[in-house]
Amino acid sequence: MPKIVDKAAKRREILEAAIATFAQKGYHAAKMADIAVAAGMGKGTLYEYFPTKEALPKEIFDLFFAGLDAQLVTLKRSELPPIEIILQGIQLSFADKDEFAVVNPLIMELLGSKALDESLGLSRYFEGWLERLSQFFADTIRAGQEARQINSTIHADAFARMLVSVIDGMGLHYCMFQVDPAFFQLQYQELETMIRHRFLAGNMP
Amino acid sequence: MPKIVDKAAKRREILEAAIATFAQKGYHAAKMADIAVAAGMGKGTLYEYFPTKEALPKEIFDLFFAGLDAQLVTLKRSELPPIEIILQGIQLSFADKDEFAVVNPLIMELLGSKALDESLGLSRYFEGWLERLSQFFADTIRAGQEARQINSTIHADAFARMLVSVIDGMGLHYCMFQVDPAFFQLQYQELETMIRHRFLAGNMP
Amino acid sequence: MPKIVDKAAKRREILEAAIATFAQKGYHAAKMADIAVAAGMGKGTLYEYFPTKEALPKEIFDLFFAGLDAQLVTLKRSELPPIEIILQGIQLSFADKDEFAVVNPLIMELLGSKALDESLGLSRYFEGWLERLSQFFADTIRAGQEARQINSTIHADAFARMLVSVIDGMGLHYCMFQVDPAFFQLQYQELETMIRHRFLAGNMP
Amino acid sequence: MPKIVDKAAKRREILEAAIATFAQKGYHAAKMADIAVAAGMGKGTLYEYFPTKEALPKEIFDLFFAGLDAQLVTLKRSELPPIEIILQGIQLSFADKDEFAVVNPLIMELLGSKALDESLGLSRYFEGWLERLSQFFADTIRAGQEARQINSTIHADAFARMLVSVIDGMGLHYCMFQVDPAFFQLQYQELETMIRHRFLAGNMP
DNA sequence: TATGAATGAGCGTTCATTCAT
DNA sequence: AATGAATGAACGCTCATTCAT
Repeated sequence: MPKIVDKAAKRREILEAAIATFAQKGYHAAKMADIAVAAGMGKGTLYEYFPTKEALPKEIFDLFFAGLDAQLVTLKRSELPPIEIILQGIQLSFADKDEFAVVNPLIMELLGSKALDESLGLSRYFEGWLERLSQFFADTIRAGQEARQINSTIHADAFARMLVSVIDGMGLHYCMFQVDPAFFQLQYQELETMIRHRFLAGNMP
Repeated sequence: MPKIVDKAAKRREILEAAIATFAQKGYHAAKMADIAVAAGMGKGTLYEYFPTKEALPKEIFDLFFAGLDAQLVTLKRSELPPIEIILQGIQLSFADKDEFAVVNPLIMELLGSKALDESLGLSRYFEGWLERLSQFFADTIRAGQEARQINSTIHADAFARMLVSVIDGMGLHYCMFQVDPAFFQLQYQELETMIRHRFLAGNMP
Repeated sequence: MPKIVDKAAKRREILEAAIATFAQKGYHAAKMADIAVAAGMGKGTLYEYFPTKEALPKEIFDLFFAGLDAQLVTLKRSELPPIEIILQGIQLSFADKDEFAVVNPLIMELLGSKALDESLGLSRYFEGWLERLSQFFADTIRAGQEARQINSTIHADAFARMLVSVIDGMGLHYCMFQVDPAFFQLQYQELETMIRHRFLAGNMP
Repeated sequence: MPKIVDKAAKRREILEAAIATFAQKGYHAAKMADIAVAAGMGKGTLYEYFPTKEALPKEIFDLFFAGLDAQLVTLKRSELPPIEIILQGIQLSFADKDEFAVVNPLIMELLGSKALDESLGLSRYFEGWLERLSQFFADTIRAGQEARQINSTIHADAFARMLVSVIDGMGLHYCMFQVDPAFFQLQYQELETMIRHRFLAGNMP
């Protein structure tokens, strides 16, 4: 009988090695040989589990965006007031900064490389996610406006989309440049305060 | 008698070809041959003006960040009230979205590629710029606070750094995903309104 | 207690799988994994019975040429007149066209691949067989000439060798290109008639 | 100004190196590096002239079959009596045995390798040629029969197709096994005599 | 000065073979 | 005995860079 192997576990090992290697060198500079070394296996073994180098980021993104979507679902079930839901949504985005810090530069590198973006369908992937998140924020804002908890002069769709860009920008800066976590916390506080002011403004005549 | 050539003009031509090609295909997928074709010259000629492929983005960034710094200087000379200076600073960042739209994905791709980031010193470059911009915003905020035009509970440094991330996030999204310019304008309006609210909040008792 | 296995049967199974796979894809394109699947066993098992991939065609040829030689022996025992012996020899070559159709392209592919030809000794193998067949034909012709049943102006050795090439050419074309069996039968008739004419020419003054 | 190169000449050089290398080692065993060495250039240069390894045999076959077709055209223009035309056609096939000796094993190897056969369209190529040659022989035979120079009991199409197989078989054997040219000449004589007998048989009652 | 033909180090990928189970 | 997971040598191909003209 042949060696018995937990194929799923091995996939995960390889994926982790790939993530680590991509994080360290970036996608283009990471050679399959590097990943194999990082995974503690022979080059050939990688190809038993993934058909090409491109399949690695593809799978990483699958998992990553699935995780984001799962969080969104959790959030949707929340019973909090609209303002708090939105703020929690933002915080959630910053919560797993570590994972984010690894995946995000990878996304950036591959989004920049048009050919890879295309072949991985990364843009559509990403845009889909942004769309869903925007939609969720916009719906929540509208709900808040109807409940007279959020300033009704706010353009829900535009504000929501702006918020998504804002979150992404901050997340990106956090993980691409070494921002001190404490300082980042301060930045978040300023963002939160600003948003609260805007949501409540005019509600207190 | 040697042919008389406007070296500087040729450098610019090459650089523009490089920018166009990088914009279209990304850095890694763009071959030197592609750039030569775009520039309407032979491959060898490129090497008369730039020693390596890497030298092209290096120079592109030199020009780009020099331009940003120049704008910053202009802004600094402005006699407007602090709030308006900041809003103008933001608007300025979005003004040349076209140039931005080309350079930014390039920056992202190369920041992701650690090896290139390193060898181009891109991170330090970028961080320097972010630092200067943050500093400028922070200084302006403090000036506004001293002049009692900006809410004094704002943490100037944190808010400024947050603002920089926000600007970058919005610019990035604008140029990486096809955002309708009119819709982007709405987003900007929401951002501006939110900032104004925050700056003025508590100043109008 | 070790499992009792019919080693010889298993060898045959593998060989048949190999033949089928080689026939379908050719030697170079056939992977050991394909053969294992065709044989309904694991890749490793193949190596219990055959030391290398090369050993498979080697054995196939062993069996094939042994079969041919056996037929030659049968033919030699025949008591028919020389002309009929030769014609039977030709027909025999075309009889098991199915086996032929599988083995022949394989032979061709490997003869073309000099390295494999060398290491399998295929050429010598083949030449040996051609030699024996030619010899047999030549001897039969000479016998016919002595018996005044075959035109004595025929150069027995040259004619015999020519005949062997002719048989091979027709067999090859039959199995490499889709020749309609009925049309092939017509071709054979023409060949037979031509040979008879030649053998008898001048014997009927 | 760049190096001035006779591109067509270089293509020919490469092709000749490829032919020589394929002849020596066969297609599969011949590495691009080997061909480069044989051509006295770097590996990369090969790819300036041919996009893939497969393109090499493709071009070799293009030239080879174009040559055969040209010979056929020449033959068609001939004013000789039908029998002589056919015999000349056969001789012509054997004339450039040297080129044949190189190309034929290559054809055999690639025809055997189903995948390559497919992607080179070799079979259709080959079958087309066989078809044209058969057709030509058949037409000539029919013309001979009408002119009462060729035995009218011959089935022109079947005989012609048989002849093509015969020619190919002899050519193949000549170049795959070291046949002494003088002995081959004798074989040809036997073939010619046999054909003449058949063509004339019954015409001389 | 300008060129593009030439180059070869380097990478992704394949697959015959091995060997732990 | 049987297996198939693991392996790495080997190969086709790319493309930044060089240099003869």
